[in-house]
Amino acid sequence: MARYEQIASDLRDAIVRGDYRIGAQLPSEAELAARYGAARGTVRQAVALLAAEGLVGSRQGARRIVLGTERSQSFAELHSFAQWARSMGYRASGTVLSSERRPCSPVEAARLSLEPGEEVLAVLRLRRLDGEPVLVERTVYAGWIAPAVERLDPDCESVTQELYESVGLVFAYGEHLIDAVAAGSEDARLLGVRRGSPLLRQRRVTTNQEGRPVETSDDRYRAGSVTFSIRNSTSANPLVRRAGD
Amino acid sequence: MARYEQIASDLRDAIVRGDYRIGAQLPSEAELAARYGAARGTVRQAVALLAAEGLVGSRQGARRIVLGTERSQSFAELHSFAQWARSMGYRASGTVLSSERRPCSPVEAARLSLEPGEEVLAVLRLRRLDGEPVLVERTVYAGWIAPAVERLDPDCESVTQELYESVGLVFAYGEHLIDAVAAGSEDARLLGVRRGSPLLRQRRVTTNQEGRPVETSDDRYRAGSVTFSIRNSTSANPLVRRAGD
DNA sequence: AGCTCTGGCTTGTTTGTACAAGTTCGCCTA
DNA sequence: TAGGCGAACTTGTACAAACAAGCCAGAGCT
Repeated sequence: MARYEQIASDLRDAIVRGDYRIGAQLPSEAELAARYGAARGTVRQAVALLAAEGLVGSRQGARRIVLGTERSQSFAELHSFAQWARSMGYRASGTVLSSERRPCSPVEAARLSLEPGEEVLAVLRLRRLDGEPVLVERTVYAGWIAPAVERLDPDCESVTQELYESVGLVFAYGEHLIDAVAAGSEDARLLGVRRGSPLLRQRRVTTNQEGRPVETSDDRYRAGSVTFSIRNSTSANPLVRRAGD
Repeated sequence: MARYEQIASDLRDAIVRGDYRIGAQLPSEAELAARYGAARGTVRQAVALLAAEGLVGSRQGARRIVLGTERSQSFAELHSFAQWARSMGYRASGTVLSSERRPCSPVEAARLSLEPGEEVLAVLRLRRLDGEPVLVERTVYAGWIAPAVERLDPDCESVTQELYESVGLVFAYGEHLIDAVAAGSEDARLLGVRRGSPLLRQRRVTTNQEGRPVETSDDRYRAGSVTFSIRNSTSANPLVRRAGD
């Protein structure tokens, strides 16, 4: 772990622990540098990390202030349902309902940077939290990763983790589109809700470290089961609105 | 504008223009430093900015790669419906349907860091895109900003901009919770949809530069009208899932 | 009392240097 | 030809120094 990550971690712990309340001032960079025996640049990297997490804010000339005291999760916890669930103290389970190879559609070809008609693997999964079905996942994997996905246990808990362990695949970047849709008949049946009831939809494309697309997915959460949360600031703003579809 | 912002802007333009395709490699830091006549540290700040926007990704040892070519918008465009709409080429309008001062609820007190029972201003607005109603906004303003809000034109297009111009208020930090809910009877009537139909809900708390909470809001978008989009990576991840409510 | 202004403090930007760590690709060998 | 090895390249981390720009409180003035 890098020095600046250690410092960030230490400060984050202090904030989460309540040493610094919301609205309180953090020590100055010079003071932190002296305390940790590090250069000011290193301290700046540390607080930049906290700022990116939305824990602290800053303005030129004034001390940094604490904006929040909740720890935000890692990329893995956003991407992987199972890892997120575990970190929140839930028991996640899931079942593969269907899995088939087929030629990709033009839309999928564009999303996954494939040639039109290239073979992909389409998987339908139902995910549960503490036994309750909360998520219908319709995932399309690029052909080159399909064999590894097919080797997975149908009841495999964390696909992300299994793929990392079996073939070293790392999900590194993702683009996510979030909106609300009405439950279709299949959604309704699987999630145990009425047809037309509101679902939170997350469509995503994920790529590996090299920027090669791995999978695209349409995930639908039962209303009330899951909420997405983001913090933003004038300096860091990842979430944007988009016109419908 | 700082040097690193100029460089970032120049690179972003090149990416958006298509000089670098998705998956292509960016020049090395040393090369960029030479090209712009800047130190490597400055170039690193520039590309860090692009990485935060999700345009480029990087791994130690390998050239940076282009992940996307779409420009993501600024904080203001996430926060301000009107500014976002304008940047997307839509015509935004809105109407204040009701506005009343009242003591705050315990929940509101906690969100806005107020004393229980302190006075707040509750405003109900209907927002339209190109004349079509798409958003019901139920906003609660902290008492100290209420007078400035009440002075606004009821049909005021951009509240954010007006408040900045009239009292210099800047919305600097925000926390947003996104989920799906069924339309209530009031929502349904205002948006022209059936009761129970899916809406995309965004609840937020916004604070000014000093970390002082300004407003909290419950915004409900008609399904299909607006989609939230975020890019994330292993290094930068602002969006997280949360258990329901 | 209320106001202005200034000096010290704090964060923002930039440059330069050095080394660590991971990737890539060509060369050499088995 | 296939695989291993290593050199060159590229990004990551850390330190040091200097100046710019904005904030704030206290001194001094009206």
